Amino acid sequence: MKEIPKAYSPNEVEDKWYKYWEEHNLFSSEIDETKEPYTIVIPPPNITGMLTMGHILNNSIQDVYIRYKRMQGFNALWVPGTDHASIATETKVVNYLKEQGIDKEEIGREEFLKHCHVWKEKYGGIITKQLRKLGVSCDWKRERFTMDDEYYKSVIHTFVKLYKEGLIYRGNRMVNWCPVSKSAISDEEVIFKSSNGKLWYFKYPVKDSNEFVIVATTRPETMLGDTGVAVNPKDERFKHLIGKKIILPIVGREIPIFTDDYVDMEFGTGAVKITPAHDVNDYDMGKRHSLEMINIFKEDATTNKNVPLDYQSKDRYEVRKLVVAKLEELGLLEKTEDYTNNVGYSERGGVPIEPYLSEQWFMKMEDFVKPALEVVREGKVNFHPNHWIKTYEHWLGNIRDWCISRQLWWGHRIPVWYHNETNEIYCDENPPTDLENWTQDNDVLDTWASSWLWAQDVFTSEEEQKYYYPTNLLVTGPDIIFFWVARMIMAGMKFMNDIPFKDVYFTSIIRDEQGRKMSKSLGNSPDPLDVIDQYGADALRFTINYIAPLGQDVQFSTDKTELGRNFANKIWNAGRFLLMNAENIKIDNNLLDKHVDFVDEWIATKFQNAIEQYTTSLDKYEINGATKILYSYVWNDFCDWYIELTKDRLYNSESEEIKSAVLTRAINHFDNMLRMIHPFMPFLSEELWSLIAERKDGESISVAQFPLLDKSAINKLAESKMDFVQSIITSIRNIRGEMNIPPSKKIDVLLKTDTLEEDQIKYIQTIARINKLEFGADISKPKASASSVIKNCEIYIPLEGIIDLQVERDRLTKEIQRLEGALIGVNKKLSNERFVNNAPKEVVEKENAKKTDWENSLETLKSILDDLT
RNA sequence: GGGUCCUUAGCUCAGUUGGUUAGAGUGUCUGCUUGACGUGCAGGAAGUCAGUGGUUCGAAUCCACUAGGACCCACCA
Repeated sequence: MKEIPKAYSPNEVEDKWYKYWEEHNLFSSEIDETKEPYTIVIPPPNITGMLTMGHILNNSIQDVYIRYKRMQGFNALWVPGTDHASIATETKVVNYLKEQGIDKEEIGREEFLKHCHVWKEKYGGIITKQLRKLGVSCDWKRERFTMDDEYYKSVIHTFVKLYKEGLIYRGNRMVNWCPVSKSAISDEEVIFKSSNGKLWYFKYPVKDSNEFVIVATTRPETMLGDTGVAVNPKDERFKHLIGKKIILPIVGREIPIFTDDYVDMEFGTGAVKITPAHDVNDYDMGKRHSLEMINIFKEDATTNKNVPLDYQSKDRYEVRKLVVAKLEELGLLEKTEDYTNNVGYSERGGVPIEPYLSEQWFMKMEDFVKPALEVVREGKVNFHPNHWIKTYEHWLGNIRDWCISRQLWWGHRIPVWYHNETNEIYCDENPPTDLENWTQDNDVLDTWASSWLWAQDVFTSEEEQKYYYPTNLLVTGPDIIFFWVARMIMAGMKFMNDIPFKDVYFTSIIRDEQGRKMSKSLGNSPDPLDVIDQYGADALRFTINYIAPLGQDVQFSTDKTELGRNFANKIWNAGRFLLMNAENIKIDNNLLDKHVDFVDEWIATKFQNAIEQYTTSLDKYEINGATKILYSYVWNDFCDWYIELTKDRLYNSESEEIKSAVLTRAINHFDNMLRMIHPFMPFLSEELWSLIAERKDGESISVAQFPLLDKSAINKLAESKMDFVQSIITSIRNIRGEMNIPPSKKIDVLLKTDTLEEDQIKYIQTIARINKLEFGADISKPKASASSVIKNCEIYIPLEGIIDLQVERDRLTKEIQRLEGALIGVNKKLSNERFVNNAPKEVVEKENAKKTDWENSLETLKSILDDLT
């Protein structure tokens, strides 16, 4: 047999097994009516994307579930794919071309799209390749892209259907305009940032009067588009001016002074300049009062011909300076104040958005709201953690129509044609037959108006949709709850008449050690591939799940991965121990239930408990609970105790058959443990599983049966026998530690107890490294000894000549004090009549039992201490 | 302005229907070449469960308020 290295080295193991899994199609799924499907669709990453720590968390969670369910016998399917990410990709491609001196407008739509497709070919696969490194068990044969032919058709089909139902309409409305992308964006794509700006006070001259009306503004440049000044109808200060006109400075336009309830008398001067074409609230007021709407900007937010010549074709911030300077020159700048307000930025463009009046396509949201709310309220779709329901409800309750058109080229082009002469609108999946007389709408759809169909449209046939839909689990960050989660539910209810998924798991946000969000600009995000390279994919998967509780942000730093690395190494070495023994001891499955003792029964019991808790945790989406159960079973129960305790029988048994039985059983336990480990640590578990037995080609732990709960394996008696052994050993170790007796030195021990049996003694003797062990109810305390008292047992270690009496006295005193402190609490409770009368009987009994135990121990300890003094 | 979440050992966090002497990892201290593992083993020290008040026989856990922190929504020029 080949040499097994002392340390687990993940790198070659990972590559080997991922290849193996793919070659044997272990993750592919087809319709199989005899099996229940378990389906996850990947939240499609951008084709501009690189793997982030967020992806690691997100995808390892999904992989845990898909592997877990696959092993449980479900027909598990995880569909991977990517999103064309219209605006994000187009921005990148435009920039890339700009670097080469190519202008998007110059080369034209068709040529530009060619570049986009080249980009997609080049970068589209990067992230999915990186995901493989993490070990994700996706069915790669089903990989989808939101602009695949079939998907494209489906998106267009949906548009046409909704248009024909009257749910999609076109309108000239105020939208959030991104001057960088030169496109409208949705409300969700606007990020508000607090910014330190100024509040300028302008004096607007009243016509035919010497008076001025002072208005305050944060955006002086928009005054060039002012078409009114509004005051509150109750405001006495302005009563005499209502109905009069203002001569707008610089421009010279006459604009009315009018009243509107919207105006807050307390704020600023109580008079508001109104720019209906460049502010949402002004727009509403403009409509109410039939004000002129003067658009002063071009689509890149430079000024157009509607402003005086000197101010034309200039950037909005340049115009701001000019306007302020000019008004100051005219003596119309009253004052300037510092002012902090929130400015909406374009998520992709990174610049302040411009409220902009333009012709756009909208989707009516009203009809979508009710079913989407119902399924979540009724628990058909479950959110984890469920407090996100409130956020979801709030958004749905205040939803506005969705602007779905984008003035971009990369995306699903709106299937609408306008007649060149009559301007008639034609909307259909197929272009009009007399195409030469028509012109197609230039806009494409918002990315989310395609990805909201993801859960249904990744399945290309009706049979598949019928079988796999609805999917089971969606794992995603709460940041896209509106963009994607809510809209997928809407789409599901509308087009499939069913929910898109049953459970939604909202992941934590990964932060750095200082609690800051990980971001490219801060440079505080480690490259997950480096972490995988350094520690292994399993280590990273385990660690991130171990430290990421449901619904809480998590602070990550690379060195935390040592936790998972050490854990992987521990498992590796447990396997190594068994394999080394298997070189000398025969494995014989016929002996699986021969020569069983209480330790075997105990570990079987512990395993059942672990499996039960692990399963319950995963079923409740308490993933980090599952990792903790796994960790403590593997490390504390299996390695620290079980393996240690098998050594005696493995090395010292009188017959080879006993050795074989013990080792065979140990390997069997290990096999089961590996299955429990596998969803979290697929590579390591596969490697060890392949080593502990002969495996046929194509066999894999990833499709092996997940351990079933077997309550008959639970043995309470064995558990309590083991408990007793453990507490005696721990006590002896404790004494050794505090008395500084090195482990190499064997000691004599006396145990005063009447509940020990021969099979327990054997283990205590070897594990505690005991030379001579005496036990029984009639043991009497030796003269000079270190002592300890536990429930039903007094422990004496004779240390004549060696013992430091003062150390021993301190030890005993400390223990006595601890017990006395604990007893105070119990006595207080038990002497309280109301406790005895009101608390449940079991609780009172438990307290009584504690009291008796502690009092007995205390009494013994005190007499031992007295002997010493 | 409206809402959600958090505050437990030096650090990172468990503690899920109120009943343990409040746990783990890490760090720290002590000892250890124990026939898998020093990426390890054994042991020790370390906590006014943010504060105040309330409900209760009993509160880290439930309620109210206060303080500090994170986030979401809205957006008054």
